[in-house]
This record gives sequence, C-alpha cells and structure tokens, in this order.
Amino acid sequence: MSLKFQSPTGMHDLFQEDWNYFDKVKKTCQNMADSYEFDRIETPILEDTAIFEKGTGLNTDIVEKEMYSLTSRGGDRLTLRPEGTPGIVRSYIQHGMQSLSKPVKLWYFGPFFRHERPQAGRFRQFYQFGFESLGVSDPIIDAEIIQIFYNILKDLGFKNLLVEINSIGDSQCRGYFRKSLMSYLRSRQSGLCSDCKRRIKKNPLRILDCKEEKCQRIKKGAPQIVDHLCKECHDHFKNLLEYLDEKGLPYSLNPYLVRGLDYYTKTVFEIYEDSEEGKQIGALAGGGRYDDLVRMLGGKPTPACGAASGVERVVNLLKARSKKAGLKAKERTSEVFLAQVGEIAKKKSLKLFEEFREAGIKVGEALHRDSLSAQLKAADKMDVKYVLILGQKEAIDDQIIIREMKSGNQYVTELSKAVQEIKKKIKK
RNA sequence: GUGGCUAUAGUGUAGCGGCUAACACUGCUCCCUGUGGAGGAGCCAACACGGGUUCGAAUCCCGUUAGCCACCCCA
Repeated sequence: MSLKFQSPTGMHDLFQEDWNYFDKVKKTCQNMADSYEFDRIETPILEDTAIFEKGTGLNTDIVEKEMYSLTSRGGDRLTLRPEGTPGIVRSYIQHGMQSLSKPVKLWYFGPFFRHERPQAGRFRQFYQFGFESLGVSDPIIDAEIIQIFYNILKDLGFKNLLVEINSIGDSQCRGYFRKSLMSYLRSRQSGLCSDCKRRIKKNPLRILDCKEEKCQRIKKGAPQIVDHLCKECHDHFKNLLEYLDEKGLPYSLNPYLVRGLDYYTKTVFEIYEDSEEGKQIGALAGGGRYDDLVRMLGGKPTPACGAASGVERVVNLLKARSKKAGLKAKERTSEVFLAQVGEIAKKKSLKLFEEFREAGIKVGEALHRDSLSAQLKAADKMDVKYVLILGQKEAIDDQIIIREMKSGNQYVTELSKAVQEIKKKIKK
C-alpha cells in the first residue's frame, strides 16, 4: 500500500466513535454553561495575526514558533487560532460588550491549531472548550471559573482530580519578583543545568519547573512569588483560597506553577487527573486571570478570568477508562427493519420507508440486496426487534408481514396499517 | 526544534537471508432469486517510499516520509 495522501501531521480524522465522546463533553459544557449563565460564542478560526502577537505574547513559544500564519490574497496577515482567549477578547471589544452588565460570561468549543511535534495528548489540530468571564476583578470570579472546570470534569466521571493553583502577581509585583529571582539564580548559575542557564534570561520562572536534580536543589532556596506579592495581589489570592475552601473544592498550592502565555496576572491554575495516564497526558484544563489583555488589545482596561480544556485529552482518558471497564456499547440503531423481495415490492418499499420516516420511526434497510436471507442477516446485525417483509405476493395484495425477530413469530397485515401497528409495538 | 523506538491486506498479528508472503476479524459472493443468529465453500485486499549489501531482502545497512514516545512547551 503506498499512500499518496494522508492527513497532515498531527491532524486526525474524527469518527463516529470519537464524536460519541466529543458530544458528551460538549453536552456537559452546555449544562454547566446553563447553570452558571454563560453564553455560547464561536469566533472565527482565522484571526488577525497581531492579536496573538499582542495578546498571547511575542516571546511565547506559541507565537514564536507554533502558529500557522498566512497572508491572504488581499494582503491581510491571518493566523489559525492557537488558543481561544485573544479572539474572545477581540470580539468583546469589537462588539462593545463593555456596555453589557458585568461580568460578561462566554463559553466556546472548537478547533485550535499549533505547529508542535505531536505526542501523547498533543496534536496540531485539537479541540478546546473554554469559559471566559470579563469585567469583574473580584476573586469570586476566579473561584467560579475553577469550579466550573472542576464540575465538568467531575460530571464526566473523573475522580482523583488535582487542582493546582498559584498567583503570579500583576505586572508590577511580578517585575520585582523576577528581578530578585534572577539575581538569586545568577548567584548560583554554575549549579544549574545547561537548559536552565539559558532560561535565566528568557524565562526564569520556568527554572522552577525543571526536573534536573541539581536545579531542584537550587529551586528549594529560591524566593517564592507568593512572598513577593503586592498587597492587592496578596489579598486577591487569599480571598480566592478562602472562597475555594468555602466551596469545599480541593486544591493544592503549587508555588512553582507558571504559565506560558504572557497575559496572565494573579491567579493561574491547572487541573490534572491524578493517575499514571493522567500524568502522561498533561493538564486537562488550565487558565487564570488576565486583567491586562483587554487593554493590550485596544479596549478599555477590563479585568477578566478564564480557562480552557483540551477535548482530546479528556476524551482519551474517558476512552481508556471505558476500555478498562470493558464497556462495549453495542447500540441498537433502529427498532424496525424493512425487507423486500421482488421488483414491485422494492418500489413500494421506497414509499413505505418515507412514511415511516415521516412518522418519526427510524427504519433500517438493505434495499440494495435482493435475497431475503441477506436482508435478514443485515437486520440481525442491526439488532432490530421487528422486520417488515414485503414480498411479491404481499406487494400485489397490499399486505405486509410483520416478524418479531426474537421469537420468530410473524403475521400478515394490511400494508396501509403497517406504520400504525409498528408505532403501537414500539411504544410498549 | 533535539533525541529514542516503530512501519506487512480495512483492523490485529505471523514471518528472524531462500514463499506462490500466512492467520484471525471485517467486507463481498455462494450453499439458501420468500425467512436471520450457526456452519461450510470461495473471493477482494499488504511487505510505507528510495537507495545499498547479497546469487537471493518483508527480513541486514543507509536515506526519506509517517506514526508513537521523551525533551521543550502546552490543553
């Protein structure tokens, strides 16, 4: 087999089996959106490249090397959205949502694109759902966002959820902290791994995440950002934690949690499944507060908070779990099957099929087959309860056979009464 | 972007230098132009691509591509 064409690297075809799960996830989101009064929004898949450069951040990996960007025929610089938040914010500004009553609560579900090297739970085209709440700085909002993602995952059947949370301060206190962290790291530069040496300048917060043992040791003595928060950020974080305690939502503080998008301020969080597969697949959801983003994209200064979750990651874990449980959902696709024998019957069955469809009854068929045994075989595979047999003789007499598959009992009735009869039987 | 592992019908596998490339499932046909689940008979369908080593390569080597995994980063 020499395949001439195949799907692009890291992009996959999604089949019925996948959509069974995707739809379930989406439905759970919709329920949660209804409960917390979030409105559905779907922004374009292509956006002006500049909103990611300004929003997500020029120095982030995403913008630096992972975007699918193009210049349109008209000369516009466009990018396949690598994440959802900047598009939502663009829409918020463009449609004057700042004049709506606050908070403005929006949720989305759709495909995103990043040119990364694919691996477990990481693709070049992937689906995310996200919830964004704009216009309110109160940490009660942060708590609600975390709660929503926790609830969705819980409703989907995840146990052992691990919520990690941290505060990275605002543009002010983070700057101070960054300086003191950098000077601490510089003083111990020789003890760091080669990767981290490079990171000192570019992204010192990341060193706190390094897995090298020698870096871990240095990290233990490093200044922690929670100790360097300004009063406002400190109070915000403290209040958030109190709200979470009040809700009874389990979380753990991770003073080393940082996120790779430039616009985050104050709260950041991630949710994992605490299991082997969960660790491998990475964060199921992640997000935080982004109080400067609306202003950075040209809107009025507007506090906001939101998060997103990777649908494939969630679905992969759901699939792995149902495999473990040995669940084989062999679904019955229809209750009735229509079989025919002979040219007259074949023609009459076309109309009959439509009558059933109009009556809201789904009827299986294999009209392309002529032998009755082959049709019954097909009916058996569909696991239907009843088969309607329209033979040559019946077709001429305007009659039809109704056969109950399980018992093998069958009887003849008027063709015109077929829909009614089946309707009665199915109701039972 | 860097590394490691892998690559045989639609799917899952066997083949370990000497085949007409095997098996299971699926699909299709027939046994059975008017009665299914079982059984039997048959059919369709594969060595990713390109080089090399060799009398001989699915098998060994190199390259390309793709997949998986790890790093990086992230959902």
